Amino acid sequence: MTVLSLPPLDLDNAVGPPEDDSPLRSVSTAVSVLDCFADEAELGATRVAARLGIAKSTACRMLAALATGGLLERTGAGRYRLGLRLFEYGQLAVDRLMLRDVALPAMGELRELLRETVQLGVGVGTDVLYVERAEAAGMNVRFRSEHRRNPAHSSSAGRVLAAADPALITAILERGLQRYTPFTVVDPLRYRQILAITREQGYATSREEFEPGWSSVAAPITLRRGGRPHPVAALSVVGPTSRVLGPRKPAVVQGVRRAAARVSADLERARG
Amino acid sequence: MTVLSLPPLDLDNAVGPPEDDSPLRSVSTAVSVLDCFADEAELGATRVAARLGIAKSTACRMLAALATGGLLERTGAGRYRLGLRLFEYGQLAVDRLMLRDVALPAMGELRELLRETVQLGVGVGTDVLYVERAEAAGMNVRFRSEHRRNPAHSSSAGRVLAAADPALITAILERGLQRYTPFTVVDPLRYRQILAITREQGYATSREEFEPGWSSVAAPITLRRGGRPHPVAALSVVGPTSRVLGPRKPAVVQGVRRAAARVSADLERARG
DNA sequence: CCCTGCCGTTCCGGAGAACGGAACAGCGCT
DNA sequence: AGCGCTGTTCCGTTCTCCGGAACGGCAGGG
Repeated sequence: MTVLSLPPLDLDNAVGPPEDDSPLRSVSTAVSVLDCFADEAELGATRVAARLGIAKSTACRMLAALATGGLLERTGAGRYRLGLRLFEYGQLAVDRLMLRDVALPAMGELRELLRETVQLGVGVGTDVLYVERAEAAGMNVRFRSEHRRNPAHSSSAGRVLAAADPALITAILERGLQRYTPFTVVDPLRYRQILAITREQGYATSREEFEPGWSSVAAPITLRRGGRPHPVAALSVVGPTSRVLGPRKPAVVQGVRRAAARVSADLERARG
Repeated sequence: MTVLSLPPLDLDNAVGPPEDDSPLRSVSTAVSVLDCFADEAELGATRVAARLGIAKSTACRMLAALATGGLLERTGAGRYRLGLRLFEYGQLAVDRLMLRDVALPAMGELRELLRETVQLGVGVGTDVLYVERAEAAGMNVRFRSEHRRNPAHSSSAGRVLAAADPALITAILERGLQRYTPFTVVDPLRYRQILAITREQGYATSREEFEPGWSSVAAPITLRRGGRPHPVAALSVVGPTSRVLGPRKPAVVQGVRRAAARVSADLERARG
């Protein structure tokens, strides 16, 4: 059972016009309508229509249909928001990854060992989506939904995933290495270099490349597929730079690698 | 902003034929296709077509369209499963409820106080969906996705939600009081009686009515809407019957009520 | 080895549905 | 009251989507 997913979807967060090349146009536009709600919590028919370049009446029908399906909910007068049925489906989706259950104990122990936040990330397109997180004490307030997804090029988790996946590398480079901080690696050559080092070392780091002051260390969770191990997810430790890349760096690296190796072994044992 | 949702969708878990009465037929069938994946983790076109009573080709197109939209993922050869994009949307949906953030601290404290599992449930149709859960120590293995949703009539959380909502009561009774254990209340008169007591007391209990050996106590989280407080969610404590309905029952009841009242106040203060 | 089920996918024509535009209705504001 | 803004409904035309059948792979068994 494969765990890594590479749908050929364009992750333009600038919600584009309804995708055209696929069959089932109304279904495609329905998904585009859902996409509109990624940016804004509540929307009406007019705004949706304007964003997608469709008629207002069409948008209204779409919203109504999605609402009767439970994917959206009405909030009073003609405004809609994402429905709780999506929560249900989403939980089913990650539960069935069975990756989360296997990784949870190791994540808890790693958090106790290092006293830092531990994340479990999987690849979604050219992004990393964190499906589980064990927060360090006192971090309850940090990390909200806006930290649930990262561009792969600027995170350590994204690097261990990309290191063994040439197709993903080209996709990331095509998308462009956007700069988030002064430390973000934006030079393709340097990026490839870093991936080579990642391959060699078996782990990756990111030093304040996505958010100033915050760094991370990641190791791949692998699954034997057709002979050789293939990374399907990443375990990463994130915290203030001085705490994860300072004097404790060797301990952090060793801890992450061991935990990831353990999860890999458990996953291998439990795979169906 | 309303939090309780009452979409008129039929929650027949026997996935019915594609719903007909709504506009946008293909969108409706697409949602029905998603529903198929609530029961089974992986499906192919043939099974989906058989379940929904549609042509195989139609099912194939639906699956392909949903996959390009990211709501489904392909797993190898023509089989599909729920996609991680659903997880993302689902997280957004509950994050925006802002109920969860407000309730989380109180849930943690209540768990420490009682050393039992604390749940935050909202109404979805005639079911209760638990959007957050603070597990008692040593309970990590219990509660999986199959415990994320309960019929409202047999749970304490469902009772505090229904007690103040006549429309919900009739919907629950129309759906029928299904028996799960020898203790499940299945008599409509007795059920109404219990709801009356719930209204009077301000909390509800369920004694092994859904799963033998497990009972729960719930109190409503309310929000002032148009003058009088209206329950929008429920806080419940669940555990072995002897621990939550035995000698400690007064402490449990008091703890749940206080925590729910605190969440209500916080929600009132933070409501937009 | 070839054949035969089975599955997913593609092709095609007709029928029906969805689209867009315009008109209607409710609401807040000036 | 008038106006501008919403969301919703109605209608005719067009184009999309549906179902059936044919195609291509794959596996198992004769």
